[in-house]
Amino acid sequence: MASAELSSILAALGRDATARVRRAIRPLGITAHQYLVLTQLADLGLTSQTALASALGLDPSNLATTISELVDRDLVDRCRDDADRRRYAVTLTAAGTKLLRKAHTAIAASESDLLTALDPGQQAQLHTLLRRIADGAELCPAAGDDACD
Amino acid sequence: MASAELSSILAALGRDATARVRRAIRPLGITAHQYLVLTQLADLGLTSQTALASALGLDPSNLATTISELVDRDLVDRCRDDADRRRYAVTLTAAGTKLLRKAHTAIAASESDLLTALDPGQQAQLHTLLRRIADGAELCPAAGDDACD
DNA sequence: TATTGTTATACTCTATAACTATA
DNA sequence: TATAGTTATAGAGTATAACAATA
Repeated sequence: MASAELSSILAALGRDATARVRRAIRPLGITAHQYLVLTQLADLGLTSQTALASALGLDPSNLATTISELVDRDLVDRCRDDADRRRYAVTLTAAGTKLLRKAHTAIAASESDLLTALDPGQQAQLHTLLRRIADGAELCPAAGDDACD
Repeated sequence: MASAELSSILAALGRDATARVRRAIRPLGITAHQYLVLTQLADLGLTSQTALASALGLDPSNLATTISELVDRDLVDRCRDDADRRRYAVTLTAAGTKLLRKAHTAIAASESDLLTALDPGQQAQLHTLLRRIADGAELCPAAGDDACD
C-alpha cells in the first residue's frame, strides 16, 4: 500500500474493519449488515427504510432483506407510517437494544490492536477527520418522522 | 453514523470507497480486486502470491483466482520461482502498467468530492494517520524475492 | 512436517431491474 | 408521475476446507 490514493487506503482499511466486525459479532449470530442497521437505528431512533438506506449507503433492495431478517428475530419492529402509508416506521426492540450492546462491546474489544499504532490524541484526530468526510460525502442525515401504533 | 466505533466508520467509508473505485474502473473492464492486485504489484515489483495476499489482506485462495484472470488478460506475468519452485514470481506486464495508469487517473478524478470536506493540511494528516494504522495493523510489508526466467 | 499455491464450495455483499402500493 | 418498499437475480467479495507439489 506504498503509494496509493486515499480511496485505495480507505477501501483496504475498510475491508479489514469489516472483517474485524464480522469476526467479533459472529458469536452473536448477526451479519455485518444486520449490525450496521441496528447501530443506525439506535442513533436515529425511529426512521423510514429509505432514510436508513441512504444513511448507511446501502441499497434499499438489500436493506429490505436485512430488515426482514431482523424483524423475524424480533430485533427490530416495522410497521406502517400512518402519515404516509407507503412508508415503514422502523425501530429497535428491547431485544435489539440488548444485542446491540453486546455487539458494541465485542467490537470495541476487537479493535484495540487497530489503535495501538496511534496515541489517544491521534485517535481523536482520526475520528474527527473520518467523520467530516463521512458527513460531507454522501451520508445524508435524514430525518425520522413519527408514527407507529 | 452518529456515535460509532472506529471500526464502523472505517467499514462504512471503506464500502463507499470501494464502490467509488468500482465505478471509476468499470469502463476499464477490471474489478476492484484486480485493481488492488495491479496496484500492489506496481509497488512491490516482483513478489510471491503469498506476499501479495498478506499485503492486501486478501485470502490466498481468492488471490489465485484473481491472478489467473489477470494472467489470462496478459496484465500480469506469473512464472515459477527457480529458488523455491513452490512459489510463483508475479510481475506486471507492460499492458498491466498501462492499464493501471489509466485506473489511477480515473480514481483520482472520482475521489475529489470525497476530499472537499478537508483542507489540504487535513488531507495530508488523514493520509498519515490511515497509513500508520494500515502499516501497524496487519499489512505485512513482505519482501519480494528474485527469480523468473 | 511445513509451506506455496490451487480448486471447490458456501455464504455475504452489491447492484439492477421489474414490480406493488401509495401519494 | 413520483416515491416507499419488495422481490428476484446476477455478479463480486469473503471464508473454509481439502488437496498437490515442493521444501
